[in-house]
Amino acid sequence: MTVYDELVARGLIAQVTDEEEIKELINNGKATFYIGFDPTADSLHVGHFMALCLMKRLQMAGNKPIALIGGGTGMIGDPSGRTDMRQMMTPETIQHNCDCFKEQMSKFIDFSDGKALMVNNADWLMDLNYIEVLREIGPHFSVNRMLTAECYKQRMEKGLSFLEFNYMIMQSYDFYALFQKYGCNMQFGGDDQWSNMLGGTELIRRKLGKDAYAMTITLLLNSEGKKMGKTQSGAVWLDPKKTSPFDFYQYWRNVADADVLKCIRMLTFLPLEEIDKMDAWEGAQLNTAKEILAFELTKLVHGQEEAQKARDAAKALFSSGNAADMPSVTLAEEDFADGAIDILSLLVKSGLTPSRSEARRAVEQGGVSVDGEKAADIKASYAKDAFAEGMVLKKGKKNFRKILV
RNA sequence: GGAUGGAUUCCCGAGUGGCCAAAGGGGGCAGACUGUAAAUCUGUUGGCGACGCCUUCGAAGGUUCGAAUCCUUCUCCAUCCA
Repeated sequence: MTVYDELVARGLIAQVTDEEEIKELINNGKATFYIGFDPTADSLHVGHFMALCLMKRLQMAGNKPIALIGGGTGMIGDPSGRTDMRQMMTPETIQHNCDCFKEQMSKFIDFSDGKALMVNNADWLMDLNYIEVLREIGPHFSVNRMLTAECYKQRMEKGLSFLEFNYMIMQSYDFYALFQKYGCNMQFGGDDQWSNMLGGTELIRRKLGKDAYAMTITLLLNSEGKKMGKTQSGAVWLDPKKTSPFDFYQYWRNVADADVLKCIRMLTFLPLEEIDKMDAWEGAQLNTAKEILAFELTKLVHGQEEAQKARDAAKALFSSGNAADMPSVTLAEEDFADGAIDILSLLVKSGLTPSRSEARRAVEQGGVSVDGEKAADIKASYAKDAFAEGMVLKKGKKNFRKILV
């Protein structure tokens, strides 16, 4: 099976500019392609992970990836898919984020011996001269055309600043620059990037009279049409310090039935035949598929060992309510008053509830248990030696914390 | 630059002098059911030393016994005209 066919079979491809040409290039390892990453945070998240996987797949097929970090475009902010203005970031923050990205990416992609490149578009964007750009690039963009792009349409209602309007031009310029510098002939990106990417291929055609190609990756949406990898408290990060391997595992363990197979197909490297077999699974059997999904992804991101730990901890927790390896919190001496601590403080200190009021509600509604015993009294208090063995505090069905002294 | 409309709690959105910690919906959290799923039903959803107290309706002042609500100035946003 060719790489291209595999990408199609996994449902990763959303739109392409020229299918035949792209097939020819990537199946034969002739593509030098780039994917851009905007440094909006100090860690990559699940959305980036898809792009990294794609890079890896194509690299294995002999193509050369360029990871472009948007140190320059980050100064502007991509309006695509947003309903409000991005918060402006300081150059220092952007630089810091770029550094973090670099480190994380090198875990996934092989950058040795020039097999892949990492570049920062700040290197060429920051030095651009306004008048020059206007004269060189300006004539090739039609404002009328730009305004019809889907990504701007939505923003026309809420308001779109000139600053953000320029994002497409910057991104197009990136492609143009990479094409000339590194012979980069293809760009990949999220499906929301489609119009920005077309801008690039057109600029190359108009300025240089050459062909370049673009392909978008299907956005990973759940069955409710929302982007996956987002939780109430924010994104699911790849950095273990921001999202622990256990939480990462649990996120995938808990996806909806309707989404499991899609995720396995798109995100894991399991052979397609194996995945096709799972397609027949239904009902409670899907639970096994979720375990596989969670394990495979945790393994890819955090390594075999962490994945096993997360799986064992989850299994133990949900069957016996105790596990050697679960998120834990160590109490300090000053957390105790007269050698004891009350249940509400305990919930707050452990991070299970953000305030005492919420802790109170959780207890009153019967949602809290201590070492498997339901905590019924909001005035309950625990002496220091109760924690000698470590106490298992549980809020709701899925939130566990081991409390140590 | 001019005219008009607007800014309310996590989000949408009611409220136009006391009965307002502020309707309703969404989302979140918890309970029941279950498969660590979905759907459904129930409770809950600013904070705290909790039948009370404190902070919150874009910002700052003012009127009043009392302001999300009235007045003044300011900031931001949208629409139309230039």
